[in-house]
Amino acid sequence: MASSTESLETSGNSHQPFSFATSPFMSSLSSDHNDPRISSGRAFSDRVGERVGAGVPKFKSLPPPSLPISPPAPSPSYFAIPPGLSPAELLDSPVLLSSSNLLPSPTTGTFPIQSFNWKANFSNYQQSIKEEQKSYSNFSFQPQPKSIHVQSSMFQTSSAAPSMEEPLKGQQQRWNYQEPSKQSDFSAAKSNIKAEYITSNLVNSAEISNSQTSNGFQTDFNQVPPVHQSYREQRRSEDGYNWRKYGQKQVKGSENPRSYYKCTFPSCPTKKKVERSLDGQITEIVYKGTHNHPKPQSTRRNSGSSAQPVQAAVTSELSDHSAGRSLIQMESVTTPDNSSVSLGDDDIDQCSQRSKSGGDEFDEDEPDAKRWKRESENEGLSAGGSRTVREPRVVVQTTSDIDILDDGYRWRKYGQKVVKGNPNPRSYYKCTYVGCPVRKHVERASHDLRAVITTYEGKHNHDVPAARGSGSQAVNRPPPAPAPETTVIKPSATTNPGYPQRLQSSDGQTPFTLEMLQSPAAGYGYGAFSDGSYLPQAPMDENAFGKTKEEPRDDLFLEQLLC
DNA sequence: TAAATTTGACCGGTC
DNA sequence: GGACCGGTCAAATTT
Repeated sequence: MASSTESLETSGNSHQPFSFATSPFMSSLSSDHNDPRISSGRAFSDRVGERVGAGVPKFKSLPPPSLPISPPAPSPSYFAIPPGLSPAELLDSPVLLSSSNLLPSPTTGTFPIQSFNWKANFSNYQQSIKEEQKSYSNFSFQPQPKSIHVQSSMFQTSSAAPSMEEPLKGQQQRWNYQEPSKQSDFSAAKSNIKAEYITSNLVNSAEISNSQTSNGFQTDFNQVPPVHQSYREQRRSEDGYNWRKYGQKQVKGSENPRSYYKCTFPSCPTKKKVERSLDGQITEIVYKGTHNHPKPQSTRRNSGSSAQPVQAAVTSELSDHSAGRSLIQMESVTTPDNSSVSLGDDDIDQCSQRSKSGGDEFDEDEPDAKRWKRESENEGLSAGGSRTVREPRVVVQTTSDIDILDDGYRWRKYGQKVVKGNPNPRSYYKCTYVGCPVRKHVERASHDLRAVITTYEGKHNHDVPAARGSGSQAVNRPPPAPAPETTVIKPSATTNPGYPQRLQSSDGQTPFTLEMLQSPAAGYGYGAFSDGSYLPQAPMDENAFGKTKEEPRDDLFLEQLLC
């Protein structure tokens, strides 16, 4: 559900430690699948998949070559690049997956090109399997002599197989911030990736043991029973966390079923949805929310690999459609040994905003599939506790006669629905300005028909339209500003949704908020917001305060720190 | 028998 | 206003 009200319920997220330690190294690079700036539209994770595929047993190298992530995932994958490195440089870097830079597997010595010819190299494959098994069994081929300390997360493998996430994260950490010994670290990372990748592949292969029959290959592969067992265990927690499946659905436009998982850790809000192709391969993973706990210890991964960091990181770039810019939500969960770093969206945003000249245009026709990202953006904000809050604001305003559309902007109604818990219909409106992403829905409170609950989503990217009728309504409205996504409606229409002012209803009464309604003990805490609006997730959040009125300065502050 | 998974129903958002 | 869609719930089923 993308309703803003739901996003208000996510305040239970933990506040992860915040540090600027790594942020100066970050600039973001969106690799939306439509973004030509990223390797011609191919996700980094895909490229990793190809690269890593070098050491993967050939049985996994069934076409398409970009395994294990079958077709390019519709959802974007993201990563950030350190300053001083251009995307092009990164793409040519050893850690990326240019075929020209393919390295032999540390365990098999095979090159990825072989993976595209598994049939011809099947005997080699069998040999490789054995060696890979040996390597995996004790996890001893860790080239890096030093332990890995997590500094940050740098990219998301939204389309990557889960088992790739961890090693990839480790990898990205390294080439994120580390200085000199990049090359060796890359190699080390590659080894880790490989190990995990193999595991992943075997898991998938095991899972599809009955479905993959082409080329008579499956029969041979199934003759590796020890592998099956160990990987079946991994299946439970491919990314180190424990998940409970709570739903599965066939989504339109895809023949692949989508599974919905929740993190089983108590009160952890994290969810993920996984799409698998018919042959069992994961085609897409989308994470939502942030783990509020360390990654569970896993005995499986500990064997013979003390240096293996039990760390998980998910970086998801979230389209801040309202601002036409990208955000990066970062999550880093480590074992208690490691430092835990969580950077909020804005931490990156400030830099990424500049790095992305022109910014990403908001997709007006945001598919539902992206809603999770949008929602997780909101959740991430509150969870991090270290960033300004962008949640849509809900304002409950009491008035006897409010023209709910008269806020100076022009709206087109596109829907109406009676939602549960409120017999009054909820109107859905879009701003009619071309390209403007702002939406709002309005409903009257069930408890008091005079109370109008308006929820804005997005931020106007244009000035207030010329006044209608009397031509006086646009007067005194400031131009659009990089202000909160949501704002409030005033009867007097003097509030600019893009630049909230202190709200005052027509009768001079300061509007009350949901919180006020629901928790009188909370007091009229709207003082936290200069505009009197209600920011449900963190009503007293200092960042929220800054966002409403001091945002420009707040952003500047972050910008100075981060860039 | 408890835990995990499956699956149909329900709900909110959008067209 | 109704249909459609994706996400979630929760009872039933399986492990």
